[in-house]
Amino acid sequence: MIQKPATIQDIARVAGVSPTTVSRVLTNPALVSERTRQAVRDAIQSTGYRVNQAARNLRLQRANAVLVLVPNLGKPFYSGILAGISEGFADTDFSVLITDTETNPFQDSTLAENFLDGRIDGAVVLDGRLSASALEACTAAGAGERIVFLCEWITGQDFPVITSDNAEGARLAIRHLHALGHRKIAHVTGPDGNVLTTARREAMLAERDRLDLPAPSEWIIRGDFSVESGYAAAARIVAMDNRPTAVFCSADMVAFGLIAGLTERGLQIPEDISVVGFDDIEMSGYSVPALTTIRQDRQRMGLRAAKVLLDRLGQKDRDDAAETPVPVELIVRASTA
Amino acid sequence: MIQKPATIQDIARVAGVSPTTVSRVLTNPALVSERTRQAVRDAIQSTGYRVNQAARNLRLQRANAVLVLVPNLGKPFYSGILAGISEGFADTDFSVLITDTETNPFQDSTLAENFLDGRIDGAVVLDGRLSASALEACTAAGAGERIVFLCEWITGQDFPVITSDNAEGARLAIRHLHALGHRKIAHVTGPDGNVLTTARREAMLAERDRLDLPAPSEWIIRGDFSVESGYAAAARIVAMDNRPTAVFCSADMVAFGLIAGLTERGLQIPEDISVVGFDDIEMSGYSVPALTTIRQDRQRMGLRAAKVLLDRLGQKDRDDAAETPVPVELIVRASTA
DNA sequence: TCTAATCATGAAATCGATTTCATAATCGAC
DNA sequence: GTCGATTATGAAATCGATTTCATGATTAGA
Repeated sequence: MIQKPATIQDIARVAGVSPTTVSRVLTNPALVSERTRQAVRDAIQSTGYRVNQAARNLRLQRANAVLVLVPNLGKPFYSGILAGISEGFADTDFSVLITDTETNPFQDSTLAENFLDGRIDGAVVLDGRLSASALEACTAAGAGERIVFLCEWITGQDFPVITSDNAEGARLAIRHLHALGHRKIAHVTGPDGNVLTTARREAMLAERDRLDLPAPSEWIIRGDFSVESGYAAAARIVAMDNRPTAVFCSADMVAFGLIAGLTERGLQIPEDISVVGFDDIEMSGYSVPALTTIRQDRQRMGLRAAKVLLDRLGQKDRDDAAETPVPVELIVRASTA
Repeated sequence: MIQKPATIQDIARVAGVSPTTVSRVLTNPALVSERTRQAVRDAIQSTGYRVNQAARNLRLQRANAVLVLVPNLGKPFYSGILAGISEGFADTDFSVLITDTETNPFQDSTLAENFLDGRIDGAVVLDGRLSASALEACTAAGAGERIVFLCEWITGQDFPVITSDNAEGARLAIRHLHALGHRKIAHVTGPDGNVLTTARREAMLAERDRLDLPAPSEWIIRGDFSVESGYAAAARIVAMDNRPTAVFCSADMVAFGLIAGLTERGLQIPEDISVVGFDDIEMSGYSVPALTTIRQDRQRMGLRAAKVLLDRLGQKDRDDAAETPVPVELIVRASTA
């Protein structure tokens, strides 16, 4: 037989005090005398009492939950980030909700509605495609201060952003290839309009210029961070008259696709073409050949986003490091020579 | 200036009815006359009213949320599953919480506590390592009916389980290799004690026996579903006097590690050794060589788990297909010959 | 010893929805 | 035209916690 869980009134009765006092023991023990405090604690122990979150949340006018908006949960890139975010919220009593923004019923208004419904207190947004009006709706709902962006962001908005040093990553990649003797360097970009695409592409172009390297426009191949787009890029590259000797990819998945495509067409990596990725996902050390790439510390980024949001929610001390980009690192493996 | 969100009382006032009536329009419109219903709806429209979830949950004694317990969010294998689960809950008003069971503060008691705290109404468990006592605690909390297992399960417990046809997958792999002419087939297992490890290993052994193939014990190599364990297995295999000509891996990640290790040691895949994986994660079509593997329909499994749980939570009609294993499929690519 | 400040506690209001119970109005049947 | 059934609605209780305000008990200070 399942009995109803104990309430604060039950504890009060057992301990011989008022519900008020029990509540105080729970939230501000200093207000209660040593003796009663112990009596209440004993009662809680013996009944296995646990505070009802819905009741507390109603009274406190909060949700005790945060939402993470992920563009595509299916991408391995995000798993480390989610792990970091989870870790960041692990020792708070916040629940972490995760939603895929590509999933069918995700509307533009979903985020604001979650705030309005009192389902969430804050949000970590990993999707830079969120519309301005969706964000405005959040601000109107009084949630403007409780949103942080992670990885991607939206230009022109000043929400806190936790992101890697994308430009530096691109520069590291180009410099590495240059140091290996490469002069003909191509780039497979991310999707059009994406802020990461822009950051990486522009830094790559600037660095290539700085080194006085050739820059035919066909060497900038449009991709979309997917393995398929890398595979497609391989066909384009093989067909070029003036073929690059190295390719910097905007994501590891792109690099894998590219390598698969080039290999299928009889090219050797790195003998014929060197390939550099971006992200350093778990797989990258074990592809064939192992992938040279720019490591993003995804766990750390997730963790930091969590901290910044907690800070905004009034749970932590100000973390002023928020706006500094997270350093990236060049990982040299076998796909470049 | 941010104004307080409208409450049901506000709507009542605007529409000139009682809060009772407003509530009825929200939850059981048939009880209200056409005229008042419209008046209330207008009032809701004009104020932008949204029901406060905490209040509703408190009154209804539920949480409107489910928890997904993932062994390791960092593994790409899980992302498709999570996407499926999300999709399954997308058109309900349940929130989906996701927790990594490997994250530090995840205690054995966490699941039961979440039920007890009224944070969740149900759970999808992807981790077969959950202790019996943890599960007992859930049953004691009256939550026994609201837990479903996905992918992994716990032998001896009779919670609903959504899982692939692991045994069939193993048989398909062995038969495929046999049909290609292989007679010396090795296996890299999952972690000891894992139900999937057992299911796949036993079916593999049985099928190999059935085909009268040799079965030296060193051809069963202990792994743990990780890319590292596949890499380590490569060293063992290369060192064998009686080397197998084909390896069936318990997971794609293992296969990637194995291929990387074998390739590094100068072996050609599939010329020298054929490799079959298990899972068919996104990457598998684009590895070098592209991986022959057993596809698990991960999205579908997640979706089905969601449906079964919703059913148990009284939201859907009984889904009797629950207990049938989800079919698997052999995907032949370039890593076998 | 008396007053003022401090401490410990409880009664009752509150958060915002749902639901039970009661009542008034309308309908249908004979 | 009357009576029971049905329909439409509202007052008030309820879910379980927190908090304000008030009160009695101590303690400290003069």
